[in-house]
Amino acid sequence: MQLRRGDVLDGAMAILDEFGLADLTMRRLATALGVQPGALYWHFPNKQTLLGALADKILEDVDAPVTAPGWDAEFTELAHRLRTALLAHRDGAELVSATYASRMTNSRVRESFAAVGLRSGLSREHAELSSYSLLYYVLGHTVDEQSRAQMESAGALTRAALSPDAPQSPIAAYDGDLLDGDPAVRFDFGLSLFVDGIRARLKDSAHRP
Amino acid sequence: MQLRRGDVLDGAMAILDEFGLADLTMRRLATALGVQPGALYWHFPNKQTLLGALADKILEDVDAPVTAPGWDAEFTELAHRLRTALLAHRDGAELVSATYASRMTNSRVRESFAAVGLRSGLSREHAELSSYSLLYYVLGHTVDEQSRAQMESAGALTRAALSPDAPQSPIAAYDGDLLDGDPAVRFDFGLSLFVDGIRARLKDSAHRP
DNA sequence: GTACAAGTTGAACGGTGTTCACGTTAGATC
DNA sequence: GATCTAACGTGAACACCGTTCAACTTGTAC
Repeated sequence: MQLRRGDVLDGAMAILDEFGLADLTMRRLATALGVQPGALYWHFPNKQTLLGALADKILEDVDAPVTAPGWDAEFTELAHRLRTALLAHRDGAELVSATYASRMTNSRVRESFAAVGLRSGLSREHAELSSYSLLYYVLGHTVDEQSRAQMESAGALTRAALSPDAPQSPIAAYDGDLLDGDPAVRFDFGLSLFVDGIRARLKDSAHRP
Repeated sequence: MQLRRGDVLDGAMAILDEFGLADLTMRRLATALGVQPGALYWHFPNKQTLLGALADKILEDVDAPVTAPGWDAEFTELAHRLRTALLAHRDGAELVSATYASRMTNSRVRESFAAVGLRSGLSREHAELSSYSLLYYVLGHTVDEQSRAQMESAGALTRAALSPDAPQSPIAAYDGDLLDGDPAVRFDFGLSLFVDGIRARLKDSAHRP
């Protein structure tokens, strides 16, 4: 029984979800697929490309047409969809962020942001620039949020296993209770900052055309 | 002649600047210092910690007291200082970003952002949340900017060495001329989006107190 | 000049991504 | 249904990586 490209991708996603990005090695993937490591290199030229394809799979549904009414709601819907997609897989945000940095993705999510900016009335250049800003924010926030959540749950497990009544989590102690709130609410705050910034820019160019 | 912690850091910075983060390995650093790899582990418990110290060194001067008049100018000055510090070393943005994600830095730059937010009139919670948003933006933008710049110069070198009159850079061809402008201007646009967003929030809470 | 701490060595351990000549398997063609 | 060709896998190696540790040397203080 031979492998197809899709099987390799499915196996990689399974390892990612169960063990995380650090444990997603070519050897481990090969073993899980019942194959030698070298076999993977027939389907993908290198690991980076494989991770790129994996990132694209994570971002698959983000590009669907946006339905919310009004450009600000469109931005919000798109940003939420992106965040949700990243959080749906262990280390998803980190993987996509790294992949985006190395330009190994085919996702058009940034272009979708730019399209919304264009519809809002921004100039082409400002729409493009805004899309980058928004993307940086969403990726940065979600990488941070996800790594904190995973630290937390790992810490909780370790604490439960080693000493049932250990002191507070070092993260919580260090950062105060600032990070206790709903991460989605925290996300929305930063998002509204950028949306309000865009709104200000639109008003500005309307008053001085 | 024995090493001190500072010598190791200086050697690491030299390798970073000349060969980049990917080539900054413990073996290479040891060789450059005329020492065996194991010797480094007397000064630093592991590589991650060393990179954290390196990141802190890059961010050394960013925390200096801010002199610009007005909270918006304070944000701008601080953001510019951060970007400049990151760009001052090869792969500086990537290093700091990764270090920040793994919480291995002692820099207080995010707290400085939060302090400006507080001075602007934001609530404690909003000031903190804003500081994260701004940090995500600056890091994301600068990582992207720096990696593009380094790709460009590497591409230019390769092009010059291999074929003197090859076609245009694939990046430029792909992204249009959108990325041709001054990166600092592009940076300022996203920054102004953020600052305007804060301004809107301040007006809003002033009207409805 | 001795004692103790600071710093280094040399060699190994268990990994990593990647390559490649050579074998095998599957699907279309005659 | 035999044959051929392209797709696919093997096995073993290459050149690295971060990290550990007992043994040894070096520097400093008394």
